Amino acid sequence: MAPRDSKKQAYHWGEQLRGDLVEEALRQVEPLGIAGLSAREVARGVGVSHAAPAHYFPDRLALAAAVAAAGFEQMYESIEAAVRARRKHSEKLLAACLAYVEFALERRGLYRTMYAPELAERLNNLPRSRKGLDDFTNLSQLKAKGFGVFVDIVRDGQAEGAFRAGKADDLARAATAAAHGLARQFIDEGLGVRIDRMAHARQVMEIVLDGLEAR
Amino acid sequence: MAPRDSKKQAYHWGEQLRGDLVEEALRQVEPLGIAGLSAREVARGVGVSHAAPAHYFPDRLALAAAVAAAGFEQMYESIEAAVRARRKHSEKLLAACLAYVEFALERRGLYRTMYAPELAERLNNLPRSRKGLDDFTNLSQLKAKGFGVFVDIVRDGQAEGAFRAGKADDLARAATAAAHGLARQFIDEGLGVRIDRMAHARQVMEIVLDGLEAR
DNA sequence: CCGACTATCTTGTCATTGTCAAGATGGCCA
DNA sequence: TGGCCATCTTGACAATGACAAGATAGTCGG
Repeated sequence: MAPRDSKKQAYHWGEQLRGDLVEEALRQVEPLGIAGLSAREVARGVGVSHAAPAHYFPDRLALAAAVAAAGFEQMYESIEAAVRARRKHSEKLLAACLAYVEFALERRGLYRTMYAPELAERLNNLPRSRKGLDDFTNLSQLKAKGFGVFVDIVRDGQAEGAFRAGKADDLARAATAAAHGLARQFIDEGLGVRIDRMAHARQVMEIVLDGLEAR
Repeated sequence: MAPRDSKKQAYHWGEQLRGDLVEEALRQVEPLGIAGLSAREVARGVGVSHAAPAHYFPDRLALAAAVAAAGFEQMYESIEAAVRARRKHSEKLLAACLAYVEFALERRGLYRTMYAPELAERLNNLPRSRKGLDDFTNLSQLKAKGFGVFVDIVRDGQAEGAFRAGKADDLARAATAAAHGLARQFIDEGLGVRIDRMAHARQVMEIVLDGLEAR
């Protein structure tokens, strides 16, 4: 890859290296996800020594967590943008779900990293106050924030009678579960390589969201 | 682990080793999935040399594929049993989805292996007629067979007016996508570690399946 | 009954990786 | 000016997947 800077200053770039590492890692997770991520390879891509990443990420998993966090932010923005473009509540919800699926399709490696089992298992079993823990807690917050978008749409819609009664969390969960499952079936099973996947996603999501409508 | 046999015969067990390797691998994939699977460790667990698995599985991925296939068979049987225990079509579908989720919760490592990105990527890019390819084609068939259960329920239900009109594939896809997504949210995000997850799953799935009912 | 063949498993090796420990470098502050 | 320290490098180690070559035992043809 391109050397880090034309001036070839070897080190002492400060915190910028951290960002560069994440940026390079964002490339390497495509398409396989965390399994395709090698700390050494990332270092090589950025042009630093193999142990340089250790200063910012105690673990390979910590680097993956930072990548995942960046992914959640990007996905969040995509969804937010899609939602803002609609007026009716049901359309907002559908748009959010489809944006979710579309993101997964376009960046399946990143998407896989965001939901990597390794990260989940570590989150369940966090070492107390180990350095670099921020990346993981950050991750949890971003996930919650993302789900919050769906809950808000549902709550607003319920207030105006657009959606059926019931705990907003459950309705939102139904929507995100379907979107998540659909996305994963697309990318983790060969589902629909031939057909237009987004069209298929729309049909299926409409069926699911039908169950959320008021009647 | 327990030595392979009390007689300690070192090798020449024939095809039985293959089964033993898969059996041992089924243990090792818990809880992490394919990432926790080491061919060498499996060989060690069975009591053979580190290169012995190579005779049955050209790849580490081929071993994982065999594990995944075994997983799909187990899950298929769980679902089938749950479906047989119900009479109404809508109850059959709900039971199938819940059995799906429950399987994922109880064997999350195996479940993760079944849908591992590495397997998906290889399936998309199969080397032509390489030895050990059977494990992968087998996998595809098992997946299709599993989805077929859902499609059949939907089709039968539609025939008797229990479900709404529409392509049976799409309705079944909506159900499985929700179940799949719910399962993954449970195991890949800390979702619901405290609450009773199966109860939550039932509530959410009822919302989704409501959208499939005839009205 | 003997010798060769073959499937089956073993031993040895190599490149790669994650992680740790120790050393070098250059800016910053007393 | 001189020392301190964050930052990066070099070096090392164990583990892994993959490959090559060798050993072992059952079998089969003569």
